[in-house]
Amino acid sequence: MNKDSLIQFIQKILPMNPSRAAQVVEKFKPMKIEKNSYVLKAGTVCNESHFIETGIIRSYTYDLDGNEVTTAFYPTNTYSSDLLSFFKRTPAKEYIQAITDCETWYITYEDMQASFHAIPEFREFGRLNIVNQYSILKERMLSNLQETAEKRYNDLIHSHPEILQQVPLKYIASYLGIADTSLSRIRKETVKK
Amino acid sequence: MNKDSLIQFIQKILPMNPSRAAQVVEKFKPMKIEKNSYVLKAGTVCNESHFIETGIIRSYTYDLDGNEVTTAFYPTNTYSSDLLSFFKRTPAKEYIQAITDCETWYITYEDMQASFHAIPEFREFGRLNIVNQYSILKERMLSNLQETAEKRYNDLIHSHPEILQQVPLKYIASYLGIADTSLSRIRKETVKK
DNA sequence: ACGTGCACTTGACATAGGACAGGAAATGGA
DNA sequence: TCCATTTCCTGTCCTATGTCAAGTGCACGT
Repeated sequence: MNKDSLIQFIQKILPMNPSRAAQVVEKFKPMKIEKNSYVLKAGTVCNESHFIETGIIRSYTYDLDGNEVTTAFYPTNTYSSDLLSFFKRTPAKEYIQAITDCETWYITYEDMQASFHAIPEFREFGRLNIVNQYSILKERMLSNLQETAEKRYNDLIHSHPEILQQVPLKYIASYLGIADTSLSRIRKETVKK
Repeated sequence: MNKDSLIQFIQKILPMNPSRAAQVVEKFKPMKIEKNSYVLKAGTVCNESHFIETGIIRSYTYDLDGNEVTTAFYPTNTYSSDLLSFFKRTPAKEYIQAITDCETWYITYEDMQASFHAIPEFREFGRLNIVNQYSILKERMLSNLQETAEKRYNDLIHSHPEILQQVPLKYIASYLGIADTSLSRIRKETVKK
């Protein structure tokens, strides 16, 4: 396991010369995470930020009635952490859990701050990365308003077919904001068409 | 009208020495915005980022059924723009509209990029500002899941009483994700208590 | 290969919340 | 000042979704 895909991910967000990139990824360390185990638990402060080399991770929390609600999926080659808790140093309100066995590259808050300080390119990467995360969140908020659950389901499995393969439908349903029975009915309708 | 409150806002997010702060705010220009007029219309690219000196601004879009949905309120002393459109240079999906007469300090995308390049402190301010915006969005998403409309209504008017004074209830209702008739019923219940 | 437990589907039923419409009160323009 | 418009409240009705429960099929461990 080497850092190539992490370097590619960073280069895609902010192109830089290879030696700089090597410097940026220097503090990232490998981690193996077993299926169903936790990267972060609600109530604790998120202290690591993970780039997912293989596997799928999700974050979830509980709604008013105590139902589990999946707030995000993090497939392979994405960046996963509770940014709110990580940067604000406040207790997380979400759980982050591996859906499959995962391998990640992670960096601690302290190392990230040090690297922010030492490497201007890392700072700029950090800024662009947050803009991206903000965009994803905002797009999701808007699509929740502006698209039907059916369209959002189709968009999701189109853009990330691996999620459909590896994630229980109940997680997908709660991510879409509907009951698993409703998703079941949507799938039934979709097959008809 | 001087830039004191803008400088205070910036100093609060990232303290810096006064001459630096002066440099940071240099490119901000004043604008007066009439009640009900638009700062940004959906379909166009957001090219200005506003700090609100006086007045209240809101952003809104339309849901599936064509209903107006208020996506955010920007009271006095906050920072308002469609960050998604502004940074990604994509057409906005939202309208940004003055609820009252407003005075703002704004900076264009080009000037901001130039200042990002020239002033390291501005870059860092930009990064912290996005973290804040991300946090606000995420907190809002979570409170939509985890709190009743009644609690969210009370939280809103507690933290920003001026909104209740100056904003039509129907905007507040759509911001809370409920019909204006439902908000009316909530208010009725609240009075009883 | 047997049993236990998930994952998923489906039907019957209940209900929270929205749509709609009517009316009172407040606001604003001429 | 008066009329038009908008805001807000409230009653009735209705429907989209969720809840619950039952049943099938599959995967996994022993």
